[in-house]
Amino acid sequence: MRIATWNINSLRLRMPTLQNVVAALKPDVVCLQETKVPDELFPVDDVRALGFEHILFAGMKGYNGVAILSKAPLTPIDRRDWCEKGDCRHIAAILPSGAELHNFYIPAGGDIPDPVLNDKFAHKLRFVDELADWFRGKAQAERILVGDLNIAPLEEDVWSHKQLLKVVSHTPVEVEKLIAAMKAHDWVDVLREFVPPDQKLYTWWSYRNRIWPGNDRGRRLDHVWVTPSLRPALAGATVLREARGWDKPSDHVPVAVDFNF
DNA sequence: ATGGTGGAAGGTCCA
Repeated sequence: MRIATWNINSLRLRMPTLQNVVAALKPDVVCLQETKVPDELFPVDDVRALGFEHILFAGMKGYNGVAILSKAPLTPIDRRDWCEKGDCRHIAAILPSGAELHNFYIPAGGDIPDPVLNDKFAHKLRFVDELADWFRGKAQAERILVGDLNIAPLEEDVWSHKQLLKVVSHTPVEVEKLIAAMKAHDWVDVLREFVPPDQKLYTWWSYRNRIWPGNDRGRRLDHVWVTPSLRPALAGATVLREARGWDKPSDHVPVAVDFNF
């Protein structure tokens, strides 16, 4: 089974690109973030035409929004209202294998890396703390967590560790919280199981950098985590880097992970 | 040090 995750930055605008992503990766499940479409306008028929009969979505007008597209049936489970904002940043399901799949869109956090001066950064930190607490309280099970976590935890997850230490996405406070959230449920960082931590690995390149991939100033903001019992089932990981160079790209590229089930 | 681009809107806000 291949599970892909992608911050699509508008599902309706990028439906043709989604078709190309599906053709390139042939995923069984696609988790999307930033669908930017209210539920009543979700393009169910277009998604079914791509081969995904089973669709879960939680969207709102203008911002945020998450969805799970699947070829096989999904059993919806406990969505929750993170930070009491009702803002469509999480959706979850049980896969046919029995594994739980959680799709997250963590707040980007604004520009100023200070929770006192910047409410958006405070929200981001609170969200990551809540994520840690929620899974810490759960019994171990076969679980997969994917999504745009908007944090690049390792030095080689950014183009310049030193230059990004004060840039939201790579500041010590959010990195520490993300690592604490991983430890709270023994999450395994799947991409780093396949690409060693001393090698650069990015999934996002800013729209504000016109010369992609010239200077390759990327960050690894998109992640796939699994609980330890799923580690033996891991069969591979792919970052579809080329998608950043396609026509009308998202600023994030799709990431796919293969499982032996 | 600054501003750079893109999306949803049809103001600006968000990233």
